[in-house]
Amino acid sequence: MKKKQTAETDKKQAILQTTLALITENGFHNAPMSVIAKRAGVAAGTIYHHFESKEQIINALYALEKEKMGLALLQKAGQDGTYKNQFFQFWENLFTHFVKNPASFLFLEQFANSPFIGQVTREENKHFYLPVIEFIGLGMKKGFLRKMDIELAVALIYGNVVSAVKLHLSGELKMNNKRVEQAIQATWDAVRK
Amino acid sequence: MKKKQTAETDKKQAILQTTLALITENGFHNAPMSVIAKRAGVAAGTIYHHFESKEQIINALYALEKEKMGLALLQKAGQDGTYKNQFFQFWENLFTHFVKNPASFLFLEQFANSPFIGQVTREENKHFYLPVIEFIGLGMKKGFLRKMDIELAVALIYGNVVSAVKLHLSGELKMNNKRVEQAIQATWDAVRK
Amino acid sequence: MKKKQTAETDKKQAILQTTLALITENGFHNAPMSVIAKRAGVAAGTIYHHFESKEQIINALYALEKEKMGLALLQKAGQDGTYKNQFFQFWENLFTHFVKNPASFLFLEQFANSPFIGQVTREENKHFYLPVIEFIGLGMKKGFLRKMDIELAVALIYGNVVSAVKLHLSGELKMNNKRVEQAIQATWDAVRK
Amino acid sequence: MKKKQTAETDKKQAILQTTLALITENGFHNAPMSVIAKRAGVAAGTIYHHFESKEQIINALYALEKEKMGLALLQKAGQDGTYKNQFFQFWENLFTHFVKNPASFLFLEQFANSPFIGQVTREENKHFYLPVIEFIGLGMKKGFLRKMDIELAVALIYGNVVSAVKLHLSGELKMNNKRVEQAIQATWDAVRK
DNA sequence: CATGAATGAGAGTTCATTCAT
DNA sequence: CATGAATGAACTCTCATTCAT
Repeated sequence: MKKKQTAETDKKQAILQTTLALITENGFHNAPMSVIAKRAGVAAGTIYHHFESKEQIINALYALEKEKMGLALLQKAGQDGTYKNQFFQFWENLFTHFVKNPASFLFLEQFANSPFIGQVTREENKHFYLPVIEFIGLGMKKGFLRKMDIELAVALIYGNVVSAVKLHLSGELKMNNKRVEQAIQATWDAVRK
Repeated sequence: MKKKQTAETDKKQAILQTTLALITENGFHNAPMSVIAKRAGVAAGTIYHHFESKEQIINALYALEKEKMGLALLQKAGQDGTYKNQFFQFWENLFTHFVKNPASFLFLEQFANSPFIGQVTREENKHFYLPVIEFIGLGMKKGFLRKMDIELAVALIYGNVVSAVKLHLSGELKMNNKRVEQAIQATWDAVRK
Repeated sequence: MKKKQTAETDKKQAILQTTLALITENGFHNAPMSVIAKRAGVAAGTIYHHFESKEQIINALYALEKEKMGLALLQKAGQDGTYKNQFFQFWENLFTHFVKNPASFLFLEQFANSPFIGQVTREENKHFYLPVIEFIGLGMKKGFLRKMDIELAVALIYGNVVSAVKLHLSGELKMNNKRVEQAIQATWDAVRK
Repeated sequence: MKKKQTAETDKKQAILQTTLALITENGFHNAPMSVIAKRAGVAAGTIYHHFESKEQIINALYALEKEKMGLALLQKAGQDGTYKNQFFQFWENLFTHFVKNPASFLFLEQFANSPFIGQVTREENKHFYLPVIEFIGLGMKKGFLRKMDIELAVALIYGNVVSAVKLHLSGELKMNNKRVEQAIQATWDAVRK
């Protein structure tokens, strides 16, 4: 009973995590179902009990990683602290999450830049962005941030985090505390009043 | 013969541009050689007289588009004008180039985020970044820009351009003159002293 | 227990009828066990408590439908009536049975024309044909029918019924009473003295 | 040039004939592409240069065999000879064609009784039946045949030929000249005035 | 007896690459 | 250099069957 349910969950998770790892290592192609099956420790056919198709695995993975990212982002984000401090906290939350989960980051970037992504997935973006959009909107209303389209502000901020993560993960420039501080400060100066 | 050479160049260009278009439309996969051949108006085997493999086409395409981008970036960048004006000019050059050549932009982003890219291509990056790196370094030495690792500054600036282009091309937020101005100003405030 | 046995019979019947329906709709392929199970309202494994294999289901179905056909054929076939009238009655019995049970007809035709059928099933044919063969043999002996090999006579007669049913079920020519009458008469004229 | 064209035709023909043989031997399933390729002496991929899909091979085969059948049927069918003689000739033409080409016969029967066949293929039937329909219609107008729907007459006649061929090919009753004569006579009596 | 998740061989199809012309 | 038919390994996905529960 319990065991069975756990086993089922385990296999589904194994398939998802194996797919994530393979795509991160080799790209969307070079992640054939046969290899996913082998590395996940299941038979090829078993995958199709949990997912309808390869595309569905990838979409499920996208939703999962987006959710994880959303949760990580909002950590330690109580009402306490100044607006600026909260801004710094959010930035660092996201950065830390990606640095600690490089596969997740690389997958999301690959997905975002592939012509897979359509209107459908954009909706999920909206769902995730909601608290952030609110936070940015609030900052503008209260006069902490300069007035511009929220989409633009979000894109610039998120883009800076992404840039910093890429720099770090690619090995081009390891982001120590000082550099992270500089990057956050730069982002803040870019949008603050 | 001049004619023959031109024909050869034409075919090579046709193959490259067709590949660019197909990858942009359908992603790295769904750009099979057979379709490239058909759309480029050449036989399948002919491609292999001009390129050793499919990977080589993509690499050649990457070099080509990086070069075009470099040339566009440095346009109208004489010594005249203040440092800030030149900064603004560079930013806009890059933005305009990408908006006018969306296929080029989408290809470069896809390429950059695929695990294809290795050490080899990083070298070419350096070659392209050289004038920019000099310009940024100069800004720091002269006190226009705050001191930080040049790689970080470049990543933040380039990242902002990319964010703005994506916003525009995806249709999420069309970048009119005012918004472009806001974006450049934000980037400038992020790195200026 | 009576109840249990009924339940068992129900499941067996459900499996058989579902298989019949699926094969008729989609052909021998596109009638996968998983779909049979789902539509019959049983688990995949349950089927294997009632049948050894998929082939066995089909063979059981063949025997079942042949039996039903045999029973329908001999209806209202008392000794009363002239030989010719009985002949007409048999023809119409068969025709009506097939028109009322199109799935049965289509299945039998598909089965008969597939290389599945071997010597084994031919034996069952003999068992079913027996009363008919007797009737035809009697007709020849009594001088109602012309002398020819009984197998040939049976084949021609049965073939005519099949032709009429196909015409009707395919929609090419709906068989009203007049047309049925013409078809029977034609068959009769083909074999009568 | 000539050689190339011949080779192309040869491969296409080899694929068609191998498919015909395999389907006849094993049924529509159990004729996998891999086996077709092997037995036809070509690579798996080569098949797809000549046909878009497996279904297309089967459709092409159907059209081909229908055409052959049509040609065989009309042989030796000059205006000379009485109507009855021509009728006998046509019957025998068809019978002989099928007996000499059992694979063709078995394939056509399998195809006709599979749910593959749709409206599309019915059109081709019409195209083939045209001369026959004319001939039957003429016989009715001239008073040689009894009046009934032409579709019915054609179905009964064709059905009788099919019955005789099946009897012969299945081994149930080898059709010698005498039996063929009896079968034709029976068909004639079924529809003649 | 019933279940249904798991199996894995094999299905149809694709595609980068080759080579005789 | 150009051609495009041919290749065959590799791909995604299916399905009859099994077995632990």
